Amino acid sequence: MVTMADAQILVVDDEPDILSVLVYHLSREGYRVTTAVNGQGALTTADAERPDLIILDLMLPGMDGYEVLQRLKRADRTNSIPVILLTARREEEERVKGFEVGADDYITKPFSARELTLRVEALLRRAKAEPVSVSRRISVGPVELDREAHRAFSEGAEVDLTPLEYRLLEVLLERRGRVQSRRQLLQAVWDTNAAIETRTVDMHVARLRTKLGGAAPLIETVRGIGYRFRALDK
Amino acid sequence: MVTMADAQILVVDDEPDILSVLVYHLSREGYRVTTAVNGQGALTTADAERPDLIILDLMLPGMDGYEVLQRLKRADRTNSIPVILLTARREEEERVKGFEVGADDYITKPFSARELTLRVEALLRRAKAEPVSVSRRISVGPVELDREAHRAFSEGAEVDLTPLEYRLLEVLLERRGRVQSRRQLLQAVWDTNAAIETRTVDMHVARLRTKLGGAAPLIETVRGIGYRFRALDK
DNA sequence: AGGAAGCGTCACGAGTTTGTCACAAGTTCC
DNA sequence: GGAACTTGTGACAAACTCGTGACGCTTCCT
Repeated sequence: MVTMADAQILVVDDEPDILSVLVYHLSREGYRVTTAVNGQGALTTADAERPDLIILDLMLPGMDGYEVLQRLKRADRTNSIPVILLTARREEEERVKGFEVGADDYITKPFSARELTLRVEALLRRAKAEPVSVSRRISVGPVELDREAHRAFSEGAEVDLTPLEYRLLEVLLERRGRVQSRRQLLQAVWDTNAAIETRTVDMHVARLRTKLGGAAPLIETVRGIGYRFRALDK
Repeated sequence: MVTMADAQILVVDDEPDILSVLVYHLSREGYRVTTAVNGQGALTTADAERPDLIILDLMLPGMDGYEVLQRLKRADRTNSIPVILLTARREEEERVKGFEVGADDYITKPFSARELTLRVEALLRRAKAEPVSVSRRISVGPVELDREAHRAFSEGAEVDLTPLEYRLLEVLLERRGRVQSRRQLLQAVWDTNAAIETRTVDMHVARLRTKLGGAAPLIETVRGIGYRFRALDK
């Protein structure tokens, strides 16, 4: 079993038993492990230590897991730290909610050591494979973004975008190929948990589509879920 | 005969004779065996010890086998612990009811030691082969699911699925090789215990079949029980 | 063989989701 | 202060989804 060299993992759980089991297994696999027993501590530690991965129990005293997750994702716009949710039961609703808020994976208690390490590795591997590219330019298919100049191009020609449209496009490009729920987009584009109708996202997607033009629909609708930028890479 | 290393099995039966026969055979095969003589004990032990497999007699004093099974499956939504039912006669009705509630296999008394160990091994092998994974991609035979992109493929070509069809396929793939009763599918796909005719499941299975195409029937009908995705693995 | 039950498929209508328009409120810039 | 622009929302039509009844075929049982 290959361990990602030297990765640091933050484990957040208020139950000592579970916490120690997690720490034990992860340490044995060679990871550096930090712990937190509540939401506040989790946020502080995440901020201070920049771990490579966070394992987060949904049931926490005080600030609950979802809120921690939301704040994490908000404070860390690049989405660079993957989060695995830990939950008591596989409630479909919880799973959906978790992914909506930006979880990367999901483990149901009780879990086996094998299951745990498999997922941890999978996420670390993926994170490594996609270094958070804050590159100057993003280009996907006919669309191009120059972040330094803050300009967008479609088929070579410059497209005049409003600030909001620009950010929406940026987010979609960064996560190209992956469905983004309306809620996810709202969170990523409209900083705060703005009290905004999810339908508004549709409006802006529509505007973006028109401005980007092109025959093929670059921004695809995934009915019942959200939107996805076509992943015709470079 | 290869034994799954170190697996733990919980045997639930109130008849001392049968219990000891079971314990004897299983121990001889190298399994760790725990026992319970009634429903309440079974649930407690299952919860505390997390066995890898449960062998459950249907005839129990007090809480009967079905109820134990139901509670087990309810407490453990991942379906991670396989259950073999033990019953006196091969009543068709019992068999159906057992599968409906989520049993994974079925042994009729009297049984041979060989039959017992064969089934135990089969189930343990399968459980090991499918760590309950929320992996990014599932691929079974010609069918593939990309959960991040929320796309489905059959023989390489993308298949356009409705949200419901997608979830149905997802569930069938996750539990590939295992029969799923209509009721189980309803519960897994239609979040709530929606008041929906079980026949409706047939309709959607039919639609899925058409969309997935292919010569071989990927989704098999198990008459009187439900459906099963063929387990032609990787 | 005959009947019953299970299953596959068709067609249709109610309900939901999405694209688009129009417009008002807010902002920016001169 | 006013014009141009941005952005959120309600409204509505079009597209799509999905549950159900109906009907005929197959399978099973006696």
